[in-house]
Formats: sequence, C-alpha cells, structure tokens
Amino acid sequence: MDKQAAGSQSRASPRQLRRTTIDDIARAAGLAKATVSRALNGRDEVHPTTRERVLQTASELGYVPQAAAHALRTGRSRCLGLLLPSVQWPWLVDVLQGVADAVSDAGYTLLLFSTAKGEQTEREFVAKVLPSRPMDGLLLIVPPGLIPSIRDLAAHGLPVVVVDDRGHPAELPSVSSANHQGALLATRHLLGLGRRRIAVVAGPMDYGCCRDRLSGYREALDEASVAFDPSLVVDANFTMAGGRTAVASLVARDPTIDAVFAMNDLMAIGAMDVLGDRVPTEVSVVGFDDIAAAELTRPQLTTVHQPLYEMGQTAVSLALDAIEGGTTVQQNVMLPTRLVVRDSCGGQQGDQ
Amino acid sequence: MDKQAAGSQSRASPRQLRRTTIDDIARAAGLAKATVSRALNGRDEVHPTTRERVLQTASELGYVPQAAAHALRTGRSRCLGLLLPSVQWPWLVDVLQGVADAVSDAGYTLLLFSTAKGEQTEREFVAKVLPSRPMDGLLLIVPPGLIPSIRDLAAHGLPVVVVDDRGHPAELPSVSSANHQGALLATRHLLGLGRRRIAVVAGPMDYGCCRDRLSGYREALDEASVAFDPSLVVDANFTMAGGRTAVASLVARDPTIDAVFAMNDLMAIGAMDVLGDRVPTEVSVVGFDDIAAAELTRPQLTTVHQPLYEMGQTAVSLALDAIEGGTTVQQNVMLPTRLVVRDSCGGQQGDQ
DNA sequence: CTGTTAGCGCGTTCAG
DNA sequence: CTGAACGCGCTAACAG
Repeated sequence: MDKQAAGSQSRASPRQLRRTTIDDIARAAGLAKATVSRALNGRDEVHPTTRERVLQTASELGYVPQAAAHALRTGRSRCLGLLLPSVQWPWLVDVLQGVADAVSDAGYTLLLFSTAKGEQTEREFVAKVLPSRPMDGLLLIVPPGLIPSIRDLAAHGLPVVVVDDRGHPAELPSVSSANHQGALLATRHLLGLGRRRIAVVAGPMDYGCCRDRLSGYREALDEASVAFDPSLVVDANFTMAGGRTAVASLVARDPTIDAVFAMNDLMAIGAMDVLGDRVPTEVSVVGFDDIAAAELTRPQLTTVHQPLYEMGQTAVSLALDAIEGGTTVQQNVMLPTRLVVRDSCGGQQGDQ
Repeated sequence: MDKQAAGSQSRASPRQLRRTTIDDIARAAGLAKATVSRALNGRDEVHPTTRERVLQTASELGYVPQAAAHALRTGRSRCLGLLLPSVQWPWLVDVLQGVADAVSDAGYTLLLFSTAKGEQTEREFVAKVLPSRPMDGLLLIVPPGLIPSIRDLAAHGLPVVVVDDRGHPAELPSVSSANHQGALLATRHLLGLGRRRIAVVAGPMDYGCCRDRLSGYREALDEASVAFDPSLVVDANFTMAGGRTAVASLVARDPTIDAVFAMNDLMAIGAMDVLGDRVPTEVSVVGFDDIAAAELTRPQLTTVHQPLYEMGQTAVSLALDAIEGGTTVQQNVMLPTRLVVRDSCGGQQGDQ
C-alpha cells in the first residue's frame, strides 16, 4: 500500500507538496538512485553525459538535498555551533558577524546558543544539546568555568575552538588577540603623555585575557622604570557600572591618579562618567576592545583595537580545518592588536 | 585509519565511541525499540513499570536522542531560523537575545542567518538553505525586498513570522511595536517644549515602520495645529553618517529648525554630532529605538523605547504556535512603545 | 499494553 | 561505469 500515491491528497489542508527527492530525479532521468547520488556528490566516476543529464533534471525538478537525511546518513550536518554568554556584550557582535559570514561562505549553517539565562542553560547544553550532535564543530566564547566539561566532548571527537580566552592551558585550538601587546601599547601611550600614576580597572582575573593585559601593563611600567603599585589595580566586572564604582573608590582613596587603563571599553566609559571634565586634561583614560560605542563618547575613547570580526572568521576556519581535514590540528592563533588614539588621553596624535 | 579500534574498549570505558541508541537500551532492558521509543516520547500509553525501566536504563547508558534521525523520521527538526541583515545594527542585538532565550526555553535550537554579505547571500538562502528544511519555522528581520520570495515558502507550509516591519500587506504573522504611537509621543514632547520647526530625519520610506513614524509625527502636528512642512523631512539610511549629512544639509538651507525627530537613534546621534552645543538649548533632538548607546551620548538621548527583547520573545512564541498548533494562525502583534526622556531635548522632565 | 514490520531520504557497499 | 540492495536511528503503522 503506498501512501505515497501522490495523486490522492489525503489531507484537505494546503500542506506542502511532496519534496522532490533523488528518487524522483532518478526516475525522471531513467537512472538509479545511486547513480544520481554519485553524480550529485561527485564521489565516484560517473560518465560525463550521465552526470550532465542528472544535473539537468535535478535543476529542472528544483531538487535540493534534504539536510536531515544527509546528516543521518553521513553523520555530518554541515552545522557549526557558537556558544556565547550574551549577545548584548558589545564586543561580541563583531565576532558574531565574522563567524556568521564565514560560516555562510563555507556553505555551513550557524547554530547559536546563548547561556545568558544562567548555569541551568549551560548544563542543559552540555548534557542534552551537544550529545544530540546537531553540529560538526563548536565555537566557544565563555567564562572559564564551562571549559572543563567541554574538553571532555572535544576528546570524544567534536572539534572545538575557543575564542578570546586562552587562559586555560592551551589544550584546545583557540583564537585570541595580542592582549599583552595591546596593554603594552596602551600603557606606553599613557607614559609617553607623562602620566605616572596609572590606575588599572581590571576584569576578572580568572580570564586569561585579563592576566595578559595586566602583564602588558606591567611590562610598560618596567620599561619606563615606574614602580608597579598594586593599590592602583582594582577589580571590576567588565560593565559600565562596575567601571564607575571602581574608579570612584579609586580616586577617593588616591587623588594622585592621573590615568586609567580599563581592561574593556565599557569600564573605560564608566570611568569617564565618574571623572567627568577631568578627562582628558587631568586624567587620561584608555580602554580595550574598540567597540562601536568608543566613538560615541565625548571625548571619544582612545582604546586598543581588537580585530574582532577577523577573530570570528579565523575561529570558523580553524574549526572547518579540524572538521574537513579530519585531523584535530592543535592550533592557537593570535591576531595583532593596535592602539587607536582618539581624544580621551589628551596630548596630540601619536604612537600607533 | 580504523575507527573501529576503539570499539575494543567501548564496553569497559564509560566513554563509548559508538553512541548509545534506542536499540541499545531496548536490548539492555529486554524490550522492543518501539516500546522504548514510546516510553521516551510519552506518545502512546506505556505501562508505568516498563516506562520506569526504560527511563532507568536510558539514563544509565547516557542515552541522548540523535537530532538527525529524529528530524528525518518526523519531518521536524525543533530548529527555528532567524534571518537578519547584520547583527551590527545595534537595535537588533536585543531582539536577538530575546529570540535566543525564548528558543532555548522552548527546547529548540536557533539557526542564525545573516544577509550582511548582500543579495547573493539572500538568494542562496531562499534557493538552497530554506528548501533543505533545516528548520521548522522562520523569523524574518529584513528589508522589504526579500519578502515576496519568502511568502511563497510560507504558502508551502513553513511558518514565517516577520519582525518589526509590517509595511507589507499583513499577510504574514508579525511582531511590531507601536511606531505611530511612539512618533506621536516624541513629537508631542517636542511641541510641549515649544518647538515648532521640527525636522524629520527619516529612514527609507519603503519600510512600514518609517511610514508609521511619519504618520505619528503628522498627527501630533495636527493636534497642535502646526502645519506640516514637507521641506522639513529628509530621507536618510538609518546610519550615523546618514544622520549627519541629512541634518547638515537641513540646517544649511533652513536655520529656523528648532528640533529634530530622527527615526532611529543612530541618525539622532549623527544629528547631535552636527548640531554640537546647540543641543539641547537651541535645538532638541529625539531618537527612536532606545539602543544601549542612547545613554552614552552627552547629552544623553531622549528617545522612543521599543520593547526589542520582548519583540524577539513574542516572535518566537508566534512561530511556535504555528508549528505546534499546526494551524497557520494569522496574527499580528503590536507591542507598546514609550518615550524615554533624557537630556537631548532640554526643558524639564515631562510627559509619559 | 507491547512486539513486528516498514520506511523517512540519502550514501555506500556489493554485483554486474 | 551503473544498478540493486542495505542501513544510518528513529517513529508510525499495524497486529497480537
């Protein structure tokens, strides 16, 4: 009994027409399914004439391979997953766009997972979503905490690429930017302007990027023979509000501060908020990331540019290499940063 | 070379290479695949004891259903697609987060497609990605141009929800915000401040939202018996740069302008750039969207708040209704807007 | 209530 | 070079 009998619409509703399958095109071309499959995928040798006939009727019938069937049979879905905390972190959108474009260029589909809803979401992701294997590779932009459970999955054969934070022993392929170098440039710039009491508004120190940025700061200080003063470093949480309270308490207890190096732009903006008119004449402020908003503040924010879009692209190509090359090539790519001088430090154009 | 090799230890080690299938758990529990499937999905009546046994051994074996197989068999993938121009439009990230959270809450997976790379990408999406059916429903945030081809797909049974722009005859389910009302509130606010020469920096008029915002502006003018002057309306493209040039040319040819209503925040910020110190004393500026950056400018931008996150959530639930209800319920949801008074208009706190 | 039997659409053995 | 089978993992028809 064939419920396939296309003629009889058992349902009255205007449901979709039956999709054309390789079987349809085989019948139309007077060939076998197998031949059609081969011609379409170019896997085996097929007679040029036959191949042409297949391609012809395939396009006539408007054939499009069915993702689910292909995935079931081959075990690969041509999907890439991206796990991130929240798209509302401004620097993330550029990475995301880079990922999205690269994924699309490669003929893949992007699966987006946000853990904004908290740890519950993370656990579910690791326990349920991941093992259902809806993706061939996974890009990770997450706080350090989640990584261990992910590493297990990587060990089971899922290519994983970590973006932005290689604070963890670099066991996983990763893409980061030159955090140390960026902080070095920023601090040198401040020192070049004559600043000596340079406060640091730090991010959480379990982030590798934060540790690297701090070491860059210290290296610049060393170069200039300025002593490192731990009391000038205050921890915050990457938010504007965090930057505000950090700087407020900082200047309250030490009025000699003449510069602020914030480990991201949001905190730098918060700092400028608190400092008000003292920026840039009395106090210089420099940020990190170069998010779009850095041009919106008055004065415009001098900051360390991270090649976020390119980081996204690179992460994708690393994952694709691992997937298509089959090899889990261990690779840790670091992209350069550069200082973008705007108005929040005073002085004239300089550096680079 | 031999991926089978690991099979030797697959029994002893808890990290089996071969994924456990419904078949494994059937064998382990001494039941048939079908029974296991029923117990797991709760579709048919299963004896409580049996069900318990199945659940038990399933969790012992660490069973997780395989997405591809389920999708092939059922025809549904529990995936929702989101098509958008570029995540770099600031207002979009809030919508995106709302979508991402709601999709995840529903136990679905989010597929993200960006057409930032241009029309080429759009065509490929409609021609290749969509018909491969990797998703059960599609959320659309796009320029008006793409809609027609999408409507065809909707007619073939794919639930589609349009976000933000219902300029097209409302044939598709949609989520929008009260654009007319928002513009009305904004313009009233300006008029209440004594402004009479209110320029409009418009977006492209093929967007329904822009037409609605213009009509709101005009209604407020009518209420106040202020004549509508077409020469005060200038088209721009939703960007900061566009806002700058629009306002520059506007004030050049008409120095009497005492307010600017920009149809989005980016253009409003561009306007403030050009107007400089004249804001807010001589010229008031009001925007639309209430993006995060609206609080970053000095003066802070007074603007019309759109419930972007909620719009994303709502779009998802509309799509889910259509998918799970089976019915293509025609629904057009409009969420309220409100005026957020900050500093860019001068005067005192007022209004709504 | 449960087991048996068929496929979903595709790629990949095997024969010919 | 092509065709006929088989099966990926799962659910939906029928029996029993």
